[in-house]
Amino acid sequence: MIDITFPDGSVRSYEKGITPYQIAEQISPRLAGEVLAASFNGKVMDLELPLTESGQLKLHKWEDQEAKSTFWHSSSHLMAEALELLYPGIKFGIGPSIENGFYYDVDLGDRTITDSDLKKIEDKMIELARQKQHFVRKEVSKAEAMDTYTQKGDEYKCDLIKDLEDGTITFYTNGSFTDLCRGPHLRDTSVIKAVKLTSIAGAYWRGDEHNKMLTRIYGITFPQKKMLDEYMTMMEEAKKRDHRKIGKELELFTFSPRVGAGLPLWLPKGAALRERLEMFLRKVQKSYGYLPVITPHIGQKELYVTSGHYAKYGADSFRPITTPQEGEEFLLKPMNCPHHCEIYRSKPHSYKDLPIRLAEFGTVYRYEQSGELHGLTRVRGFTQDDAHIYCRPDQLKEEFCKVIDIVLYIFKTLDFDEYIAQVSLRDKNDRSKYIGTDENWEKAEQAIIEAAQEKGLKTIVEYGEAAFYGPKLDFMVKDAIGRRWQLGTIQVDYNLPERFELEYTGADDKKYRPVMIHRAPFGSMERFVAVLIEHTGGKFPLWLTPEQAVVLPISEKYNDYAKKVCELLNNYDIRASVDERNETIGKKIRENELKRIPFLLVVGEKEEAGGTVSVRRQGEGDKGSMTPEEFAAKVNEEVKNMIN
RNA sequence: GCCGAUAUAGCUCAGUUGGCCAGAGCAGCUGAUUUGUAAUCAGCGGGUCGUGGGUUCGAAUCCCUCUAUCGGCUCCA
Repeated sequence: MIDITFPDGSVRSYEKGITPYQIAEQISPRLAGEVLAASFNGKVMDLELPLTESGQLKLHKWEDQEAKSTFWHSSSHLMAEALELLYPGIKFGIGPSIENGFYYDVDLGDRTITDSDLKKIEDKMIELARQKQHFVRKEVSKAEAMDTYTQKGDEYKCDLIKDLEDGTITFYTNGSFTDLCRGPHLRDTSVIKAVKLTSIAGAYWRGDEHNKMLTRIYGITFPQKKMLDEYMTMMEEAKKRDHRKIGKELELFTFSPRVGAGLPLWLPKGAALRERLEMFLRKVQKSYGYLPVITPHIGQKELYVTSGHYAKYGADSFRPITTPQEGEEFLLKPMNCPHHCEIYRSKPHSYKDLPIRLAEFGTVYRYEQSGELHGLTRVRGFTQDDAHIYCRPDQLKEEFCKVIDIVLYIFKTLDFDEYIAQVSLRDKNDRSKYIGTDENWEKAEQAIIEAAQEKGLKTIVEYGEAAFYGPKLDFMVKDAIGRRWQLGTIQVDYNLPERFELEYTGADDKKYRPVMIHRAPFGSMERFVAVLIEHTGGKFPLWLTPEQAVVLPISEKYNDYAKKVCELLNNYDIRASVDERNETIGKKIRENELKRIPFLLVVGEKEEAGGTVSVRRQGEGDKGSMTPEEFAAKVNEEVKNMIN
């Protein structure tokens, strides 16, 4: 007998060799019908694998992420089976579950498939799912596994098997399809009721651009048709929040092919929004002792040779600008740090001066490959809310923590509550990508880990994500459809101070090297605004929005009164305008509601006579009337509460 | 850069298998109306059908080039 502990703490004894599915059946037939996967001692497993020892068991229904990932992983096998039947002879790469659904990478040989083929594949999947195919697990030796796929002529699977350890290899078979797979899987395919293949894309084998590009087919499945419909509706709703769409609608920014791809043009309203964000951060930074500086948009090539950026990125950057006579070479500034280092060098520093915090909203230009450009989130010209802190080693942790405070304050003020703090460290194996000594790297990595701990940040660690000169703490936020973007970043750097030979004089009159922190709480103004748009759906917080109120005269007869009200509001620092157009009040309301202006102030005969405005809040309707002064006080009070 | 797709008026979109001057709604302009909480009515103007080639008696429609955009991959100082 074995003792099984359930999540509620209860313990029951079962025959050794019982499966999680049998346990579910014993608890209730209903549970057995709904259970999709199980975790034993924290590890997800097949429902029909015998339990041979005592331990903790959790049975997963659809609501659990473990159930979903098992469901989707099995769905990818189902799709693979459909593909193999429809396109005999194709080869398979990998087919995992992902955050929302699954994909499978396949080598179609000479064939291509297009969106119009997806329906056919979906239909085949449904047909196969209905056959209630069991997922059968089989342990195989490495030689046997290799043999199977050598015979099949699938070099991708052979490539995978090569790296596996003998004795740990399993195959799973559903219907006519057998796959090299660690599992776990569903019991059978019958629970897969709704299938949607969402897109076709290219993906390099093993994520290496030197390898062959395979065809990746993305899909998502559900245990109920209704869930798929809900998912599709949700995705469509999310697409309405796309910053590119809202940016156009609200006239925030635009692109011109004549100016160039990836070079955003900020329209007046977008510029107003961005400027307010900038003012907000400037104020915060001032209180933290930052010193604003300004540096030019180009710098001599030598500057970047010194920093190491030229060796690392020179070949993949915009080409140098040369002078006509002397043949000097300049680069468009791709980052601000070298310039700031030269500012630090412009005079000698005492240990008493540190930390020195140089801040600049610095516009930089980077050559991004054409396929990588994406709205405002990935552009070729952008402005970093950059700053570099030069401090003594003993000040490092405190300074780092203060930067975390700034980032968290900003996220809190803007209601970004679902961020991921990612500690980005060096690649564990390949160290050739980085400059500097191991000793300095270890110090820097340690500083970040400690500071994050001290601030109680919940972090995830990613290896290979560090900058080439140092590790980072990155703050990632999702966009409307769940893509993750890096916004804030804080980096510890022992290397550039060395390369630029930065120094300060210590109390003992000896020369020491400062440590440098690179940081940008927004990341870039462009990307931050993009994510802000997607989070708010264009309904910006009152303190930030370009237009806070618009006065709507009932007819042209009341335009003069409306202008008087508007002027008064402007005097109270409220960003208001008058909709003077000769349109019906209904139309003016509709259009200004769609522009997401927080307050609409209707004025007509009544209001003019009583010296009031009739207040309507965006999305909430009529709020009654008050004097413009009362309204102004209310707005200003609300704004004050938001940014303090 | 790579894989796949898309590109028609300022915006959102129609345009059957290639066939007369390329359409609609919104926006714009003009006029009427002077409006009470999500679209007042009428008239008018506006398009090298992304670019450059080609096939054809004839191309928005078929083929190729390039550019931009979209979904991914790779990259992201």
